[in-house]
Amino acid sequence: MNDRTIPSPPEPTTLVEAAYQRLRDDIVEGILAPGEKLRVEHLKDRYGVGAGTLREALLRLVSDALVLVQGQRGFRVAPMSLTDFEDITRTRVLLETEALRQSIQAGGEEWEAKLVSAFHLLSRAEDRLDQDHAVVAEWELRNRLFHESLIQACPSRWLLHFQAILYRQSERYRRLSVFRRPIPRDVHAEHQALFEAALRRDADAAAAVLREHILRTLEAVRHMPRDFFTLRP
Amino acid sequence: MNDRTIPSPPEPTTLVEAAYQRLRDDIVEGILAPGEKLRVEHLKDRYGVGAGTLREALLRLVSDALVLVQGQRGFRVAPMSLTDFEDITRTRVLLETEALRQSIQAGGEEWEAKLVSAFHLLSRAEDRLDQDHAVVAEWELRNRLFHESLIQACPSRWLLHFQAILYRQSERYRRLSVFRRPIPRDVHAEHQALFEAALRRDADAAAAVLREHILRTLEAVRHMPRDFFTLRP
DNA sequence: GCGCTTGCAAATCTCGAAATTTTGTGCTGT
DNA sequence: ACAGCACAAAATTTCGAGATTTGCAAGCGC
Repeated sequence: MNDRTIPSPPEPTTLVEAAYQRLRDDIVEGILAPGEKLRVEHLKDRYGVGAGTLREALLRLVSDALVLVQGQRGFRVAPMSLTDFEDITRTRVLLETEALRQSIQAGGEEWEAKLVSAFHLLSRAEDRLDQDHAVVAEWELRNRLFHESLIQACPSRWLLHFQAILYRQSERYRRLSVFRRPIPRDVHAEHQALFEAALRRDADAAAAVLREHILRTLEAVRHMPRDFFTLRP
Repeated sequence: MNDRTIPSPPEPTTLVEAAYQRLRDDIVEGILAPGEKLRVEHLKDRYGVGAGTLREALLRLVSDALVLVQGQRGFRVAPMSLTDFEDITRTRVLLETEALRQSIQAGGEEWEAKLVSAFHLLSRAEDRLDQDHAVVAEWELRNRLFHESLIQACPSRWLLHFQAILYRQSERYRRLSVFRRPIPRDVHAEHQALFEAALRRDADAAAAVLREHILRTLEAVRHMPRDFFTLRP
């Protein structure tokens, strides 16, 4: 949990941390499928660590609610469902609009500068989205950094902590919907409206745009087929 | 993380779970002081488990934000401060009033019955608070169950999950202020007003009472001496 | 006196063996 | 066909030894 800074992805100092990061990516990307049993005895070879080390990495993923643990029955990838995504989305709206309001209120020129920069990088990645599907990871990273920079100046570490958890949760759903375009959507225009409202310090407008933006992803996911959440990518 | 049910404290099925519960209690009660280094090599004897098992228990406490972990430097009890308690409180107000609104909207007669029961038990414990300081643990448990029953029917598992984390966090502060009475306060009357507003399904009133109730604890803690957060009980 | 280096004790991290629990399969009885 | 039981295989949990890292004190040089 960060104090008030945006985490650059730190180089892992321990094998646990390295395995944790790899596991997290594999879960978010769906390589480890929702609901899948995580057999320590098998996975330790895949991630190149001992059983105890892998257990520790999995326990750290429990913090992120990406993994469920049950005594004597081991670990399992947290399931995905439309119902859960609705909950994630609504809770995220509640938290993130509040964090955004606080950030707009507290943020100075340094916050603006980082926001401008993050928006610029995101725009560049969005230019490329139509041309090359291989850049989804880059877009996702810049999308995250953009949203993080919006709320970066929020003084509440708890809001930021919970938002980060929910953001990661929603990433699993977003990764699977961003290309399929189930509903007409100009994601870039949404980001731009959000950016401009924030930059002109209009907290009400920014919160409203953010709310619509987040809900629109929910709407997109609602149009995905029912087995969407259980298939591997 | 619970799905939608209130956890009865489950009997531990593993040594990790047992150590986790004991460690959590010791942290919340201040026996393990805020900021204190948690030396695995020492504590494993105290809790009667091996080093690896204790590490796992500590990692589970990281989920609760009661313990901080840093690679190669081990574990530390999360610090307490007035600033953090303010953040906890404000975030809790945001989340818990929303959870209460949803609970009031969704709750049926079963929810009412449990609420009535929880309020009754809490009232009994509050009768005893003036007579016997040894019952703070009982009061704290019933206080928690009362607050949990208020929001029990909220359909959002994420709101409930985050509220539970924040509730546990605030317990550390509340345990240290409930007897000292730094400000005049009738806690029982506050609980009663909350109970009655909820029971008559007045979501706006209930949310307002809850907000004031939570903020009043913050006000109490504000009046504690500055070294309040670092001394053992 | 201060900063840097070195060495050692203490602590942390990791691994894999052993103990324990769960799961799956086959057999028997109703 | 279904339920219960026994047993073996698979998986989980735990422990402690060994490898690695960190923290601290002492010594040295400026």
